[in-house]
Amino acid sequence: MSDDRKIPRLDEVADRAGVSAATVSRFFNNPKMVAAATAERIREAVEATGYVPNLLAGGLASSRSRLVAALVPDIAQSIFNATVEAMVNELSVDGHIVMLGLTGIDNARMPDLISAALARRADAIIVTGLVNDPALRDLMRSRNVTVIETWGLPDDPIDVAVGFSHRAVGQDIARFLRGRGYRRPHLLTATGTRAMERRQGFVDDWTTAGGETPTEMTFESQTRFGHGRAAFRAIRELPTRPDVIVCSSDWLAQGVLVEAMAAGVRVPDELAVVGFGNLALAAEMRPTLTTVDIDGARIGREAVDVLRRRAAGKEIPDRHIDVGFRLIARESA
Amino acid sequence: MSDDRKIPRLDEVADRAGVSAATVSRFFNNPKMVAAATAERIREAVEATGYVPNLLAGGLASSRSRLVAALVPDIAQSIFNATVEAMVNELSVDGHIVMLGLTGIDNARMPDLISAALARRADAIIVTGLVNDPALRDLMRSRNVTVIETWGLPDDPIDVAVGFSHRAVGQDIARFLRGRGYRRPHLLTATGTRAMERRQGFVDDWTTAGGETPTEMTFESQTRFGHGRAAFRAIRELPTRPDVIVCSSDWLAQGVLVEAMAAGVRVPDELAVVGFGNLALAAEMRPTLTTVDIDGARIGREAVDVLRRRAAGKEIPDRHIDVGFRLIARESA
DNA sequence: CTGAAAGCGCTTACAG
DNA sequence: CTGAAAGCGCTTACAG
Repeated sequence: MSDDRKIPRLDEVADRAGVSAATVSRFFNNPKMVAAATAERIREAVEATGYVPNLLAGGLASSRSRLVAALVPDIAQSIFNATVEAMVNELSVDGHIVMLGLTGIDNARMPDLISAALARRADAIIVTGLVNDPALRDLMRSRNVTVIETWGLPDDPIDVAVGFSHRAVGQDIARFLRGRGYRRPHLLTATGTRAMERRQGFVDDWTTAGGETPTEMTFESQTRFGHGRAAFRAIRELPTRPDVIVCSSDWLAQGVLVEAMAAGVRVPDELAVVGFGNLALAAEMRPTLTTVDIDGARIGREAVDVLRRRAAGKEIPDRHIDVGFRLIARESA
Repeated sequence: MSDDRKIPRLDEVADRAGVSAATVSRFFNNPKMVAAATAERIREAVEATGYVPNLLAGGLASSRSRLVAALVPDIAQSIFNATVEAMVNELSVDGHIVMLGLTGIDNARMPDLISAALARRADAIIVTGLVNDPALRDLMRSRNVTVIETWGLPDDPIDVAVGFSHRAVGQDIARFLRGRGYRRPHLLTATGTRAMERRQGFVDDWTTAGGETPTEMTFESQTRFGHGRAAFRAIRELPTRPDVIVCSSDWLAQGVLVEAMAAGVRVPDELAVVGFGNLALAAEMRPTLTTVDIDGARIGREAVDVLRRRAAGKEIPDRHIDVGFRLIARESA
C-alpha cells in the first residue's frame, strides 16, 4: 500500500491557511487560543490537504503520548472484558488510544508489556493482573506515568487502585449461605490471588461463626466449563456430600449445574451452587445462577476518571477506590 | 507519580559505554552491526541506567511506529476475541503493540479510530467490521499502511483480506439440513452484512434445490441470549411450525435451546437448532449445539503473517486468504 | 564496525 | 491572538 502522494505536514497546512505552524498546532491542541476567523481558514486547509497530525512527533515534543496501556491476562472469555471495553470507549472520547497487552494467565508477559508501554511513553498503565515483581513496581514508580491497579484493593498500591475487597466477597457469601441454612459447603477455587482471597474470606467467616472447615478442591489452570463438570463428578464420590458448592467463577458453576442437571440432581434442594462474576449466562440458563456481580464497566470508568483528574492537575485524595459488589440470589442457592 | 529522577536517554547510555549514540541505536535495532565487545559494554550501560528507548522519537525518526491497530465492533462476548487475542500475542513477539479500537456495533466510531491510527502512523490497520465509506477507503489506500480486512472476503479488498465465504457457510448449512431430511427451516438472522450473506447463501441453495422459501425473523440489534428465547416463543405461534431453526449466532441458538428445554420440546426430534460460531458453550451445554466453527485465532495469525511478509519486502501474491470453516454436527440438529 | 551530523514533524516558552 | 526558533530523542545515509 505505498503511494507516491506524500503525507501532508503541519507546515503545509500553515502555508495554505496563511499562518504559522505554531498557530495550526494551537488549533489542534488548544482551539480557544486561536481567533475564529483564523480557525476557519485552518479548518479549510486541513480539509483540503487531508492533513492528519503526526502524533509520534507531537508526543515527542509535548511528552504526552495520549496512549494508555491496558494490561489484562486474556480476553477470551474474561471477566475483565467489560472493564477494558468501558476504558477504551471512555478514553477514545478524550482522544487517547489504548494499547491492549495480554499478560497471560501466569502474567509471564507482564515485564515485556510494561517495557513496551514505557517505551511508547504511555500516559498511564492500567493493570488487572497483579504486579508482584518489586523491580517492576519501582520502575513504574520512577516514571512519570499514572499506574492504576484494578479489580483488587492492594494494601500498598503502586499508585491508585480501583476495585473491591475479595475478602469481603467471600465473607458475604458465607453469611448468605448460613442465612439460608446450608451446612456443608464445598469450595471450588482457581489458584489466582484474587480467588484465593475470596476463599480465605469465606473460610474465616464460616469457621468463626462455628461452621465446620469446608471441604474443597483447587485448580491450577484457568477454569472453564469442563473443570466444573469434572468437579461435580468428583464431589459425588466424597464420603460426606456437600449441600452447596461455592465456585470461584461462573464458568465453574455452570459446569457444575449442567452436570447436576444431567445427573438428575435437584438444584438447589439436593445441591446448591454459587458462582462469581455474574456473566451473561448466569441469568439466562436454567436454573438461574446465584452469583456475585461486579460492575466491571464501572471499574473501567473510574480508572479513566482518575486519569482525567490527574490530567486536570487534581490530587487523588484516596488511593483506594472501592466499587463494591453485589450478591445476587437466584434459583441455584 | 512524578519523580525528579530523570529518564535516561540514548546519549547517556552511549557516554557510559564509551560509544556514539549511533552505535547504541544500532545495538537496539540492528544488533548484528555492532561488535560483540561493544555490544557487551552497551548492555552493561543499559542495565546500569535502566534505559528504556523512547519509541516516540524512534518512530518519528524511522517512520516505523511498531504499532498495529485492531478495530473490532466490541469485545464483550465477541466472536472476534480469539482473533484479537492471537494477533496481540503474535505481534508482541515482534515487538509491536496493538491499539485496540472498538468501532461499535454500527461501526459509528470507525472513522475516528482510523484517524487515530493514522495519526500514530500505525504500521498496519486490521479491521473486522466493514469499511464501507469510500472516502475512508481512499484515505487508507493513500497512506503507507497495510490494511487487512478480516472475517470476510470482499470482492475488492482495500489491501488484503483474511476470512472465509459467508455465502458458502449458508450453502453448507442448507445442504447439511437437506441431507438430514429437514423440510421447514426458519431463519433467525441479525442484520449485519456478514450474517445476511450467510442467510442469502442458505436461501439460494435451499430454494434452488427445490425447498420452499424459509420463514424468517431478523433482529436489528446485537443478538443475545434473550433474543433467541423471545424468538422461540414467537415461532411457537407460527401457523406452520418449522422443524429446524437456523440461527446467525450461537447466542441466539442457545437462547432457543434453553427455552425449548423449558417448554419440554424435544431437540432435535421435534425441533432442531443450528448456530454459528462454535463458542465455548456449544459443546458444553445440553443438548450440544450443531454449529459452524471458525478458527478465529488462525485469522489473527494469518493477518500477522501478512504483516511479516510485507515487512520482509515480499509481495503478497493473493489478496484473498481463505481460512475456511467447519460445520460441526452435534446433538441439536 | 563506528561516528558526526542532519533530519524526522511536531510543541511551546518567549516576545510581541 | 500570533510568530520565530529552539528543542523533543531518536535514526540513518554518508564517510571512514
